[in-house]
Amino acid sequence: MTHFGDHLRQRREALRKTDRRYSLRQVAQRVGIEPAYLSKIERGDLRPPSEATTLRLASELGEDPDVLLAMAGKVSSDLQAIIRKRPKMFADLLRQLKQAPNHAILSVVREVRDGDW
Amino acid sequence: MTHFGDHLRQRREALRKTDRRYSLRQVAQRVGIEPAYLSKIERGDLRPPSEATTLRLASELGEDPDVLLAMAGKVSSDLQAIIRKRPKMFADLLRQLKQAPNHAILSVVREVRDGDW
DNA sequence: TGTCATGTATCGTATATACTACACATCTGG
DNA sequence: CCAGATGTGTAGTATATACGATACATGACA
Repeated sequence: MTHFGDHLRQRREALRKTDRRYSLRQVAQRVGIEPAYLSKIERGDLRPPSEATTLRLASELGEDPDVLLAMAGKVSSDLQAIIRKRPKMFADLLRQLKQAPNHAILSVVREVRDGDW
Repeated sequence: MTHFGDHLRQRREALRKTDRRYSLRQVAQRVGIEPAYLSKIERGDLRPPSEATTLRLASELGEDPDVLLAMAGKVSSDLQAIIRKRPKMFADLLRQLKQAPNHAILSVVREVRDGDW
């Protein structure tokens, strides 16, 4: 499992090969953090940043927000809000689905999307 | 919507009517926190405690852990871990189910429980 | 070859979280 | 009526979170 920082750096340097605007400094500036801070995060010297900053990084680097948040050890606060509104319901559901294979979950998602409840 | 602290106090005093062991001080002691701390929490003077302490409170007062955590503005860390392992999957699922009525979610839960994937 | 950009090292800070310790007034049961 | 239990006010602390500011060495490129 590649670390959050490693992942960021790999992604950034990949983008950089075709676009010089993806230097650490320039990315940091667009994201609104200090270059030194981003440097330490990419090298795993500091822990992943806050949810807000992680989301701006995801946007900047074209990554899926939920996936990058997961790599940062977090769960999006809007997902948490959904769970908190019906805790028993969603706690049961998630624990049921914990072991389920991806295709089973996907079929549930589709079923719900198309379902006429 | 009744506040976390109000809820705790109501629950504790309800139990107390039939069992003198549910004084604030004794509950605090069994839970492993200072009485003054529990007092301020029950009155909403301080924010809800940590996940660990909230879980001990739930156990002590016979409450559902996930529900009490939700009242404390939190989501159980084991649920978060489940989501973090397959972020896209579960993020999609939860956002799909956000608006779904309870009975629809319940049927999904049952379906998964009985399902032969 | 000098200048500008790059990544990084060092140091420091503001804010939030999650409590403890102690003292005190009130109340209650025997 | 009084000793012990009860709830609470005040003050303080330890730790984590989430960064900023500055300076510096290296490297590219014009």
